Amino acid sequence: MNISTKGRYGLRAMLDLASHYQDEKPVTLSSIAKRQRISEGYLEQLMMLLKKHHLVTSVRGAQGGYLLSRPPAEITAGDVYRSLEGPVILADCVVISDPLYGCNIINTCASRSLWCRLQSSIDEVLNAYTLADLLKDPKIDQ
Amino acid sequence: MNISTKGRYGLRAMLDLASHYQDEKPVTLSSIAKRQRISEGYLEQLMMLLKKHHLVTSVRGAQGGYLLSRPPAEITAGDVYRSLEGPVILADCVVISDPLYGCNIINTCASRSLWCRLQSSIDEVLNAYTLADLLKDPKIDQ
DNA sequence: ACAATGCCTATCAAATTATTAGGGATTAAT
DNA sequence: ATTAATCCCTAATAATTTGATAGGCATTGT
Repeated sequence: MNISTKGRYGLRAMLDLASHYQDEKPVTLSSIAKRQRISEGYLEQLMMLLKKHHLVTSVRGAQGGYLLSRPPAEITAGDVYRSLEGPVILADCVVISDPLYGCNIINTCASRSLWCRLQSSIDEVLNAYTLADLLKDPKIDQ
Repeated sequence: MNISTKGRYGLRAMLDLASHYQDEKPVTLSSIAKRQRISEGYLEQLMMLLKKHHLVTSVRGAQGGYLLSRPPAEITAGDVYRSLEGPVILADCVVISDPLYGCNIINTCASRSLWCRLQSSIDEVLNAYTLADLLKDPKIDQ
């Protein structure tokens, strides 16, 4: 279980945008990529996803770039995560309601209940923090 | 973020063993694989890992098989998970204490604090449930 | 006009995950 | 003692996912 670079890079990019939010000027892909040390081409694909999910807007042409589509306090880590990595699904059986799948296997339901609880807990944390929260959070060690 | 088959199959196998715990007879790999519909060869590798981490013991030779090494109430989902998938590490920067890594990148610390919190929350849930808990848990829908 | 930008798709490379294969070693039952 | 059932171990391979690169198009401020 780990967060792939999509989610990690994406959150960093969004925090970068959030930290420029008061400028009200578009931030270029290349400047984000440079600051965050992320491959520009790859980041571009992530930005497209974020745009598709209406978390950022873009301005084309010279002097263009990206902007958060809402204030940092109105975008949660969960919004970002799910835009890039899709919904948190720890095991297929959690979302497939057909009881013939999984639950007819002895004991599978017992594991399923764990994955369900874990999934809820993860969603709770992801939804609890906004970009604004994270930027002003006291940094924590370890 | 998803649980790979190692963790999922492994937990099922452990719950299978837990449900035979009172028999006090070794349970064969092939019977677990059959009940849980898991490739026998693959499950074997998982059992080796579980054994290495002292969650199961094995009896070789005919009539042999596997047994939980402790009562189901003394083995947590986290024990099983970590034996198979290693520690939960959502992002390298969470465990690398060198502040030159990651935190010198603007905003990275802000994301790090999220991954830290999320990781703690996951560990808490995984450590909160024992095999016995899961077996007697009321099944939950969706 | 042109340079700076975002938009989009396809492809490739690398890493990880899942599976299969095959030969050993041990032991209960006969 | 032989045999069948079982765990032990390693290597090889297949499949999938992830990360990155490439290249051309569209838009727009200067």
